[in-house]
Amino acid sequence: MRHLRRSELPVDTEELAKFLLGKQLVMDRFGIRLSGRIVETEAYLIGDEACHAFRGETPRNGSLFLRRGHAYVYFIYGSYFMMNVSGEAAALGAGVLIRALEPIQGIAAMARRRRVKRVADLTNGPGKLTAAMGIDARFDGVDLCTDKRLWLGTGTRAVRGVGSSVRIGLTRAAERTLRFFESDSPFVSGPRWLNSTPGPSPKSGPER
DNA sequence: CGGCTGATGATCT
DNA sequence: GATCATCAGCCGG
Repeated sequence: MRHLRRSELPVDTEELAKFLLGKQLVMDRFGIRLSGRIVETEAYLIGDEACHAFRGETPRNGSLFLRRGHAYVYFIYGSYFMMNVSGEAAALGAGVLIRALEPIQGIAAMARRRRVKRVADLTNGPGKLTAAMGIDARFDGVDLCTDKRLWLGTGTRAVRGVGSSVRIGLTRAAERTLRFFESDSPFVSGPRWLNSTPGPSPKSGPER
């Protein structure tokens, strides 16, 4: 596996959200490699009320305004870190939230950082995966295409199918279908009805 | 399984 | 002072 090159990343944030499925997020520290296959993402776009960059640049969200491929890591709900990949040209402000991973390497080390029993619960949520991999505010602004500790790696096997739904946990712009996930992955977050793909029927997108 | 709730602290108004 | 891109545990069916 090698680093993803910036030139490989789609220039459009929504395309990036889909592109990142099946790629790997890697943490190399203390001689140990933690890695996971990205199975769920959400796009936060230019002009999107739910995007942290919507109201302009502040000390907190500055990393969203770095050119695509940089980490935007922020702290929320008093306990959790969330990680995004910036998605546009410099100064624009958009990104992709990494919502779930399929643990690949360093599973024992990740389990040690998490107070949870089943491997399936290790990284199936945005706050869970950062805890499992030790991603915190120190990694805010890191260039994921060049960094030696935290980086994006090429995919291993192909993505079988991609499902989509509304984004999770939002109040503003809650109706937009900008969440993407590997349809048959058991490592995706959220309730099952959000994760089901209707299949080859007239409708597209989940019910409700 | 789905639904609800308390915890917890930075950020911005 | 309200809000928040969450989580784990608990409860009922």
